Amino acid sequence: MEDFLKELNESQHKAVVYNDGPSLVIAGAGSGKTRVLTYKIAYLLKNGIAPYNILALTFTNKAAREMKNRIATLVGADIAWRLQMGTFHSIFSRILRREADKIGFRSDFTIYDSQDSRNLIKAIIKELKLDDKLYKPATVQARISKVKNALITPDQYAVDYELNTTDIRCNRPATRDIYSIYCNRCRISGVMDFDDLLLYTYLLFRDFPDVIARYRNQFRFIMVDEYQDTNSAQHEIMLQLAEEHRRICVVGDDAQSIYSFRGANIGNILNFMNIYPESRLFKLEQNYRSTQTIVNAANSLIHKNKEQIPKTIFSTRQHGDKIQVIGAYSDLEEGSIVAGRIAEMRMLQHLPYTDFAILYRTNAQSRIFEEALRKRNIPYRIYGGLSFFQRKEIKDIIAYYRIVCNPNDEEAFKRIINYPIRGIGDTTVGKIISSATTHGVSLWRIISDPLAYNLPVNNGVINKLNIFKSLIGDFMESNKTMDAYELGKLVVNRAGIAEELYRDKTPEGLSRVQNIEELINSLHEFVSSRQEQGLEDVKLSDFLAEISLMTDQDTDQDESAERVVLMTVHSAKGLEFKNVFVVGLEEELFPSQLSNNSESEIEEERRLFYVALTRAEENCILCYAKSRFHNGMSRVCKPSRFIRDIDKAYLKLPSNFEPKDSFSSGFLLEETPTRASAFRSTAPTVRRLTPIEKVSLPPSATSAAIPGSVQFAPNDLHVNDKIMHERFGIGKIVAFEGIDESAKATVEFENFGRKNLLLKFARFKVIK
DNA sequence: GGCCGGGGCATTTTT
DNA sequence: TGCCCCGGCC
Repeated sequence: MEDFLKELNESQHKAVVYNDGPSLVIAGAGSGKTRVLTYKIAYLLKNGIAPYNILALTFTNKAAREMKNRIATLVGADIAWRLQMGTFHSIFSRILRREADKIGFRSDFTIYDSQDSRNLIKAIIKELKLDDKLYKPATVQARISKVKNALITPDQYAVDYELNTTDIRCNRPATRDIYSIYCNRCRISGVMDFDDLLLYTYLLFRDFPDVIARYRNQFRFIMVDEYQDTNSAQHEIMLQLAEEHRRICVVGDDAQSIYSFRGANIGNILNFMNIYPESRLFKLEQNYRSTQTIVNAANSLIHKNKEQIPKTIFSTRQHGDKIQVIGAYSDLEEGSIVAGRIAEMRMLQHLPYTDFAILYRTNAQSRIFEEALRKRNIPYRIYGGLSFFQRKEIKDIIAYYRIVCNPNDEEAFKRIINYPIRGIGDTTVGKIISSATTHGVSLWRIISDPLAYNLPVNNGVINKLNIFKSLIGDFMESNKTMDAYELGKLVVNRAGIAEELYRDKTPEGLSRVQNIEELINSLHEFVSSRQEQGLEDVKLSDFLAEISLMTDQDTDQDESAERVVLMTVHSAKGLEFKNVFVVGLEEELFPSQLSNNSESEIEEERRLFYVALTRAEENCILCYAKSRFHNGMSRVCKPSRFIRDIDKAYLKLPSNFEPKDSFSSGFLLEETPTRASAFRSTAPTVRRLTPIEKVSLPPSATSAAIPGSVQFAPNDLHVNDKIMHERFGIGKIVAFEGIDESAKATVEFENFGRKNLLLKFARFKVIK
C-alpha cells in the first residue's frame, strides 16, 4: 500500500496521510495539487474507508471526472465509482432531488441556466412596467445571484436596510420585488437556478436537523478542491457538514483566486485557519511544471500583492530562457508576430501545434489572432464561444424535453408554445402569463383548464392550445414507457422540429441539423452507458439532470487534435502548455480599465496575470501593442504595469522599452525624426535624400494621430526607405505609383507582406 | 413572422 | 468598429 506514496515528495506525502482533522493545503501552481487529492482519497480508500463516506467537491465536471479516473487506476473502478465526487452543483442537486419534498419541490425539478433566469427576470421587469434601461436584466440578475450566494432569501432582502439603501441609491428600489417574484415564479415552475442549488442546500441543512445529521454521518471525510474559488454559500455548507467531525481538507491557491467577480470569496481560504484553529497547514511549494525562470518571474510578480498566504514556489527544472517581451506597433501586428513566431518555433523545434497557447484578457481579442493564424494556415481551436447546449436549435429541443418532464417549467413553455409556429402569438402568451400570475399557478396549469381560470381567448385559440396540450400529453404518456433515447427521437420527429429544420438548406441550416443529430447521438450514448452500468430505466429526466449542469468544457471532443489553443486567461486556469503567449499586456486592457477602482481589484488582475504566466512549461512570451482598435477607435496604449512588476532579471525586454511611466507618448520609439503620411502634393520620385521641412500634423478627424508625427515633404520618401506603419509595423518601400491624391507606395512589411498604401491616408513614419 | 436598420453597448464566467 | 436587441414595417 505504501508503494504509491513513494511517488510523492515530502510535503505532498504529509498532506496525503494527515486525515485526523481539518487541514489546509496551499498548492502553488504546478505543484501536483491533483496528485495530492487523488492520492489522499486513494489512501483513505486503501485504509478501509468506504467510498460512500468520502465527499470530494470540485468546480468542474472535468476536474471531477479526471480525478475519478486517476483514483480508479489506483484502487479500481468499482470503488472509485462509488465515491461521492463531483461538482458542488451536481452533488447538491442530487441531495436536493432526494430531499425535495422537504423544501416543497418535486424531485424532478428542472434547472434554469443563466439565460433562462435572465429571460425570466426580463419578463418580470416588463410585467412590473419598470424601465429596462434602468433595470437592466443582466444587472438585476447579477445582484440576485450575489445575494443568493450570500444566503439572503427574498424575505431577508425585503427588510435589509443596507441592500435596499443601495438599490434606492442606484435608482432600482424595486429590485427586492423582482427578487421575490422571481423566486416565486421559479417555485411555481418547479425549477431551480444554479444559485438555488446552493441556497436550498444550505436552507435544507439549516432547517432539518435530521437531514444534516444524516449527511454528516455519511460524509465522514470531506475534500474541496480550488477552495479559493468558493463563494459564501459553498463555504457555509462546508461548515454545516464538517461541524462535528471536522475532517475537512481544503486545497487551493490563494494566488490563483480570479473569480471574485462571480462571488468567490478569497477570504474563505485566507481565514480557514481561523475557523478551524486546530487545522494543519501544508504548503506545496515545488513547481514541477515550469522552468526556474518562469517560476521566479511569477514569484516576483505575485509578491507585489499584499493579501496572500506567504509561500515561495520553486522549481528544480532547467533555468530556461528569459521571458521575452514583445512590443508590437498595433494589435494587428501583435497578431501577426505571434502567428509568425508560432510557425517559426514549430519549424525549428519540431513541435506540434498543441504545444502553443495564446492567452488573452478578453474574448474580443481573439479575432485578430484567428485571422493571423488562418493567414498562415495554422490550425487553431478557440474556447469560449457558445457551448453546444446553448445553441438555439438545441435549446429548443431541450425545452420540449423539459416540458415533458416538468410541464410547469415557464421558460421552456414560452420557448416552445409557438415553436414550430402554431398560431399562438405574443398576445395569447401574454394573457396566459397574466392569468397565471393572478392565480399563482403555472402557465401549463392555465392552458390545461383555460375555462376555470377565465382565460380571455376565443375558441380558435382554445383549439390551438388543445392541439399543443395533446402533443405534449402524448409525449408525457410515451415518457412512461420509453427510455430517454426513444422519447428524445420521437419528440424531434413529432413536434415538427425536424421538418422545419430539414427544409433549410443553407450551410447554417445544415449545421443545425447536424447539431440535432449530435444531440440524438448523445442521448443514445447516455442511455447505453447507463444501461452498461446496470441502470435499466433511463428516463429523459435523467438526461436533463445530467446535461443541465454541463458546460462546453464537458462536451468538447478532440482535445488531442493538433491545434494552437486560443482562450482567455480565466479559462486557461488549471491547464498547461509548453509555449504560452500572453497577449494584450496593456494598461486598461490587462489590467482591465474596469478593475482600476481599487487595489483589491488590481490584485485580482495581478493574480490573473500570475495564472497566465504559470501556464507555461518552457517558454512564456509577453506581448503588448502600442496602438489598438478599441470600441471603434484606434487608441494609443501603454504597456501593462504588470510587465514592470516582474523582476527584470527574468525578462528580455525590447531595446526601446521605456524605463518607467514614460509611455504616454506610446508610439514614439526612436530618436529619428518622424514623418507622417499626410501626403498631399506630388508623387515621390526622387531617390536622393533631401532636407525636409517639418510641419506639424494637421488635426485629422478620423485618425488617432501618431504622437509627435510631422508632415513630410513628398520627395523625402524613397524606395528602400524603412518605415514604421501604425498598424502594419516595420516595412520597406519597394515602389511608388500615381501622383498627388492618388499617390501610392508599395511597401514590403516584415509581418504583413506586400501592401499598397494610398499615401494620402497611410499613417506611418520613416525610420533610419 | 421575418427582415431591416437605428441605437446602445462594449470584462473575466468552473455551475 | 461590430454586435445585439428592439421596434417598425411589409
